[in-house]
Amino acid sequence: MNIHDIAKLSGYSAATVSRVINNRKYVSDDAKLAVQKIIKEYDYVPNDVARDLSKGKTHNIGVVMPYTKHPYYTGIINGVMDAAFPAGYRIVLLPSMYDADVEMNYLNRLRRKAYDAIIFTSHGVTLDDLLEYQKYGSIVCCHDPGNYDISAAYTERIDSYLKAFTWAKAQNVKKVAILLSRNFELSATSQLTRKAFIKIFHHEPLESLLRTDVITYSDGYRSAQSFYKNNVTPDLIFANGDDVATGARQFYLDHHLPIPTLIGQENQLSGQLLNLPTIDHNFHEIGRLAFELAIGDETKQVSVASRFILRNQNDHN
Amino acid sequence: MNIHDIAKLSGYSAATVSRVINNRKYVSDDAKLAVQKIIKEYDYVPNDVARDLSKGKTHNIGVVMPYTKHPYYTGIINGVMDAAFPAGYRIVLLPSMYDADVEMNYLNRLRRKAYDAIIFTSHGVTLDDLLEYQKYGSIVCCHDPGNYDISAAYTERIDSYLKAFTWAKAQNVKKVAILLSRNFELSATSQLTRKAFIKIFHHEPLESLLRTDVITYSDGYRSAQSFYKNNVTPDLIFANGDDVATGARQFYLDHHLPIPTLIGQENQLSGQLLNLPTIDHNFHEIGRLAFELAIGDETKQVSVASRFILRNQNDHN
DNA sequence: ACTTGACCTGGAACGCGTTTCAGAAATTAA
DNA sequence: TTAATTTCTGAAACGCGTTCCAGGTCAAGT
Repeated sequence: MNIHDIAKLSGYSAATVSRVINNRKYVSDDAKLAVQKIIKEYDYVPNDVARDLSKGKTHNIGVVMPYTKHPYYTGIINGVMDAAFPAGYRIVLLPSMYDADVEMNYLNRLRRKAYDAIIFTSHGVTLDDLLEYQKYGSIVCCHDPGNYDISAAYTERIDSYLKAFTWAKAQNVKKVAILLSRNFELSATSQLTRKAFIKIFHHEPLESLLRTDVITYSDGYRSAQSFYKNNVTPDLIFANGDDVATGARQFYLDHHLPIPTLIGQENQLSGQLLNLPTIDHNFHEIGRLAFELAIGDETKQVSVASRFILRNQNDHN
Repeated sequence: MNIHDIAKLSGYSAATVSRVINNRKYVSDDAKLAVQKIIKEYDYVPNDVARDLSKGKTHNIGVVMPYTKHPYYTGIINGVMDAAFPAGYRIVLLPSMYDADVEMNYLNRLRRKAYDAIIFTSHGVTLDDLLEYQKYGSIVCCHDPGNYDISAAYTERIDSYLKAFTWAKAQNVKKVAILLSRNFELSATSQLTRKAFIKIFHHEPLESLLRTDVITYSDGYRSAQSFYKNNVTPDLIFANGDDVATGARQFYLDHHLPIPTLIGQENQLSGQLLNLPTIDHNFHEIGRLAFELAIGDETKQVSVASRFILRNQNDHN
């Protein structure tokens, strides 16, 4: 049962049926009634895929996310979803594990018109790749693209990083551990953390106090464990998430060791519970903005400042 | 640039080009080479939407989720995603807020071939509706569908509920508060909680100790607050999530009141941190199974038992 | 030598809705 | 009463890839 069948049955043409369905002007009441009657009688619904094909638009937005459990990505996705839903767009989840081939495949799906736009919460492919594929559809990334002409919605982190390290320095900490998702070469965010650190502490982060590929509570725990095994005892752990910081804390607790000062990120529940200082990067808002850019047609960059939230980890309960 | 253009340029027909692209048999080496040359030269990629249209398949699975932040839904979605990704399927997020109209719209999109299948992590529409729409595509729900012939992947909860309440009773608690997402009429899961409660305590849950629409940490906090305002002091709070239990706990803590015994659910980080007894419903596995059912063609039900995890909330740190 | 079957290839139909364009009919304006 | 609009309507083309079927070639089997 397709639009042509309905046309035949109602005695009008497919064009007229289409007009009725999309209730457009230039249809007589007679025609409208007759067509609606047949549509109802045969319980006809138009085929979305065919519609997408002829309109050249799918109302699908792909969201590439390296990891599925990381609060960064899920936070952004919630923001995207909350904006996309009322606008009649749906979001398609595209896990990538930072695999450039997989991400390339998604970019090609953009070319193939499977999505109207793609939002990269983070990416393994290069900015040059993104630039190159921009001609096939709207592409938005979620970090500062520098001087690349690529749409981006991102968090302006430097101020809160500086604030956090400044506060840390005032606590008179010496040995600062830094836990990151990705290393300095791969991640602009990590690079930013490094820069802020250097600005405040006037030296490079110590290799021995650096850990990458840290994402979860367990990773935090393991990081602390590895510090312990290597006989390094940080007096501050700057973690990339409250859950991570909490995991590290747990290691020291379990082994009856003094707990270093902790700074988390993402303003997660664990941080609230333990009253850890944290940095809120406003991911929900970033998601919202990324969506707006995705459906808009200008290439532009928007940013939101993140916020250092000072709490005292010693007076939690 | 479409397949017909490539056909013309290569001197072969669209049919042959299609065969080359999908590398099927019955294409001469000459033809293959000539076509591939043109494809490369013009950097042609086929249009996915057109392909979907003619194949009648999108490789998209819709996942309906009432709330976007609830661990139940996100857990299932992660399971679906982890299974869908290697199988070449993508998942489309469909938020519903339990709105039957919205969900109906999604079901109609299934009819319209926008998705190959829909997984309802939970639903506001009736099982009769699902039954009715099954003829338009695979539909999977995530709770026990009773004697409805609908595919389902769900958690068998009754045993662990009984275990939890049995343990609770052994703690000699009298006033049991129950925090739920949805009320008994609306939710089969809530109903199950009620049944288990009655079986162990031999009476209906007390109205005054019942709260619904409780989902987050803050909701848990507010629930405890409302008990306090109404002068009811539960000695056990059976929450629908560890975060919720944690929220309730926080209220008592903040007001220097004795903390009731807590039982959480979902085995969340907060519960681990505070060493709360919890019930793990294996949502990840449910998601995986739901996906298998979604792409399979038989209608069947599979279940996984949930697990009561006993921990002692008093010896946390 | 003759049948059989595997191998190639392309025209045309199919999946299905939208849109353009041209022509006809009915109003309104002048 | 013309001229100029506006309203309807449908045929056909379009978006684009897939597949069926018919027709032809060529090597293997008897």
